[in-house]
Amino acid sequence: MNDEAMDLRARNSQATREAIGHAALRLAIEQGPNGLALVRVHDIATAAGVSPRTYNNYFSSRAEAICAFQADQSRRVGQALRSRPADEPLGRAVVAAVIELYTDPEPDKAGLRMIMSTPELEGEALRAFTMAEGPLAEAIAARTGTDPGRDLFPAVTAAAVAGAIRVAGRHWLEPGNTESFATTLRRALSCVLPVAPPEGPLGR
Amino acid sequence: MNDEAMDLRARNSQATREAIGHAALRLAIEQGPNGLALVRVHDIATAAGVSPRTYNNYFSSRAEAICAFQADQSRRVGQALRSRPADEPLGRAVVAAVIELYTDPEPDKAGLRMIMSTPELEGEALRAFTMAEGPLAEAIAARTGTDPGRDLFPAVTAAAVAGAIRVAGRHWLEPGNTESFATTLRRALSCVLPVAPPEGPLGR
DNA sequence: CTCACAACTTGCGTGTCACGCACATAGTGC
DNA sequence: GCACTATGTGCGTGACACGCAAGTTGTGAG
Repeated sequence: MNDEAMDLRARNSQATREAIGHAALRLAIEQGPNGLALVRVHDIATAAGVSPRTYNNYFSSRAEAICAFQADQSRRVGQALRSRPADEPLGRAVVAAVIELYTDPEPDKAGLRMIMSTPELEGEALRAFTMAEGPLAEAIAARTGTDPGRDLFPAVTAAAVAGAIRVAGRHWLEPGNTESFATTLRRALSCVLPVAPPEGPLGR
Repeated sequence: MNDEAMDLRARNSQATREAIGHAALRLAIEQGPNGLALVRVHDIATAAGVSPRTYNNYFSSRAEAICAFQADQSRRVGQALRSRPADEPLGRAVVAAVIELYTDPEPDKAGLRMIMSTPELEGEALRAFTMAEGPLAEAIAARTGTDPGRDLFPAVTAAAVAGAIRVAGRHWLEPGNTESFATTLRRALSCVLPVAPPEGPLGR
């Protein structure tokens, strides 16, 4: 998982992937939600220091490149939950994992706003957030000892959590909102998780 | 809302829109999830009896056309909830509304499978399901008397419900599953809603 | 009933894009 | 050091989204 754990090839791949994604997002932000069509593939590739053809080896659409950071973030959610102590109640563990993952650095507001308020990016942004569901569901199933093939609880809960994160992001971006993202996230998650306030051993 | 309530123009528009969407979905199903690239715009337009340029006036991508039926379905969810008796508890009302809307005719398995198991359609399919959230959130807010601007509950619950519907669909499509969609839906929704079982005034 | 206006459809032209293919280059393991 | 494989790149090919400017059809006022 660490950069050190991969060979040179993998690290180079990862680096160019991130370079392209970063360049794509930066250019998109520069043009704003309405000028997305002006962000040409050629520009992204040039800004990332690769050929347009190479850009296309990593991403098959601009939207995918621009939303790559969010997708990567989502992929880490399962891992974050697994790293919580096993005796922690599910609700508490999920909240803690999500908060930690999504507020380690406070998210980049411009980037989030870009991918969440640009119609042409909506589908890809949803994909990015939804990528959290699979790993999350597995982690929840592992923690609760349920069979994901029969019981819908893990998958539904994962979807609900992903949805809550999304709603929290949207709300946090609204103008005139001064809350920290952590607070918004907590409020949103408390709507779908049987989580007790700080005190109380409420399992499930 | 009824066909009769619109003038000729609107009804023609609606008709061609549905014709294009229907043709797109049908052709996509014929080619299967792996042959989506073989479904050309020209074919869709021809099958729907319009020019390729007209197809493009209604939809700006094949994915959008193929998923149109699901998007239309999602737009009705808010209305379905509003038509439930006002004294019904929220959970019961949502479940009843969703069940009624999504099982009036049992959904077309081939269509659902197409849009839910084709990677290139994933983003658009998510968009289609997510379209339920806005109206649903408003209807929930109206029913619970909460202010959607401050309270996250309506939006989060709407997202959770939409997610549950999606998960239910995925599970229902799994091979070897003989459950009715209504049953699967009920099971999924019960994971995110404080709803009593179908029979008996049994709390939780 | 007629006529002017608005909405819709259509053909054409343009710029962009995704991707297959073939070749050059760099990393890897024996 | 040497094959071998993965990756970067240039080029060519279809396909597509969309602007524009007719042509066509529905709508409402006089």
